[in-house]
Amino acid sequence: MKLKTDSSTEDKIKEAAKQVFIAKGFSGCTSREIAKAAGMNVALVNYYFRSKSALFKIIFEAAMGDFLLSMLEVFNTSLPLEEKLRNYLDREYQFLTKYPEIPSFIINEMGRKDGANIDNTAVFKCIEHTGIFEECKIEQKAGRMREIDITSITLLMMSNCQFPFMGAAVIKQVHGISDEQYEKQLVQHKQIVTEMLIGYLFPKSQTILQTTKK
Amino acid sequence: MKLKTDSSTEDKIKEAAKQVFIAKGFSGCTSREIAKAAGMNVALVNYYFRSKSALFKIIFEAAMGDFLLSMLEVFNTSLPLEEKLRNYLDREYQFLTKYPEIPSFIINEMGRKDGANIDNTAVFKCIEHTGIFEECKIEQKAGRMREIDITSITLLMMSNCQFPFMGAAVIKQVHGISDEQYEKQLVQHKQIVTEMLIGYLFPKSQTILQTTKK
DNA sequence: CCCTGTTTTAAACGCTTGTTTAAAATTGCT
DNA sequence: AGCAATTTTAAACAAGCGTTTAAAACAGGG
Repeated sequence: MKLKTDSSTEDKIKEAAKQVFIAKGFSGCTSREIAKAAGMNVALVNYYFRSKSALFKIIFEAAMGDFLLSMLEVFNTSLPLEEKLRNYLDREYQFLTKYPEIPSFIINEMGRKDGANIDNTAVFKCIEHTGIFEECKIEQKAGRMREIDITSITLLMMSNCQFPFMGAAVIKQVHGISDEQYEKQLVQHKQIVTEMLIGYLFPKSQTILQTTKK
Repeated sequence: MKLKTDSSTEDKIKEAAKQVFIAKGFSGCTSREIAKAAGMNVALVNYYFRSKSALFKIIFEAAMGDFLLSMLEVFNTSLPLEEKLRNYLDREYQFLTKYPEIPSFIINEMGRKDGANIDNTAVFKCIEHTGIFEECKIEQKAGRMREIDITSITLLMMSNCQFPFMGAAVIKQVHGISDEQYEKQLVQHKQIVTEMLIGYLFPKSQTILQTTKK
């Protein structure tokens, strides 16, 4: 009896599934397509992973993990908040340059309306667990950060990181630019976003805080 | 012979198809599902629209049209640029509150990797045709607008409008808030986004322009 | 009231889907 | 080498897919 096989087969399937699922979504691809991408039989996919759904769950949760990892690493440092956010923006653009399809993948599959939804409440708990939200509130009370809702801070950060990658195809068509041009554009855009967000969230000097709080 | 029928059948199918396609995507639903949603036979769907793909094309292009309409209406006015952008943000949040799934729908289906892609170059040409991009360049040359790339301006506007709707499910889970709470959040967020973007793009007083231009 | 064209239906088409089966190939061990 | 467990294969399964067919139901004008 073999206890620990080469495992390259199982891994090859996982690797292929990751590529195919992320590129086309759960309902946009077939089991046979994944098998072919891994260079093997359909039955093997179900031999190692019980079903298409079971395999998908593994891939999806791994993607979520990857996505959260860099975020958590930044938030768990002991730098001042402004530096943390700067680092977050930097790391996020780095990550998304490498895996530009992951946000679309996560958002689409989370919003899938076919009853086969995966529960992620536990996954997101660990963001709150870093204490980043509390840190924001402290800085806000101290008058060093603009007093806007924490949810809006999250929205500002995520919008300006993720959309440029999710909506790449649209933007490229609107402005008629090539893939290479857009890649350069994103490098520039990261700087703009950082400058704008940090400037807005941490207004130096006499700027009025509490602008939108009632 | 009947020249102009009630037409309610054709319209009912289109209405049902719109709902189903936008909610689940092209590959996420079936012809029979659309037929059932419209309360009729599968064959009828293909009697009025030749195929699932043909029906999809109609729905997709209508969604694109709806999406662009409010944008064009704003851009074709003769208000000063800053007012135009304020109006754009307002109208866009209004539109997206009503049809929150359209951006995801457009972005996903545009990026679909199965060779059945719809060409939209013509559609996007009409944005450029409003002269909004030229107007930005004029304002930049006159020193009234921050000198950043036009593509980045588009990115900033679209990111902060569309992501809050596309990523709603994620944000709600991260902060554990309800649908109603999030709806209120979005009203507040629109104000924040407007203030931040206008403040950044049209820096009053002594602020240094040309910050990221080399 | 039948006749012509249109709209709707039920049933079938061939094909692909996810999944299972059972036999073949491979492996590790003694 | 021989045996038992594991891995891989080809083939089949029912179910569902998009699409087509042919007949039924319906409409209005003579």
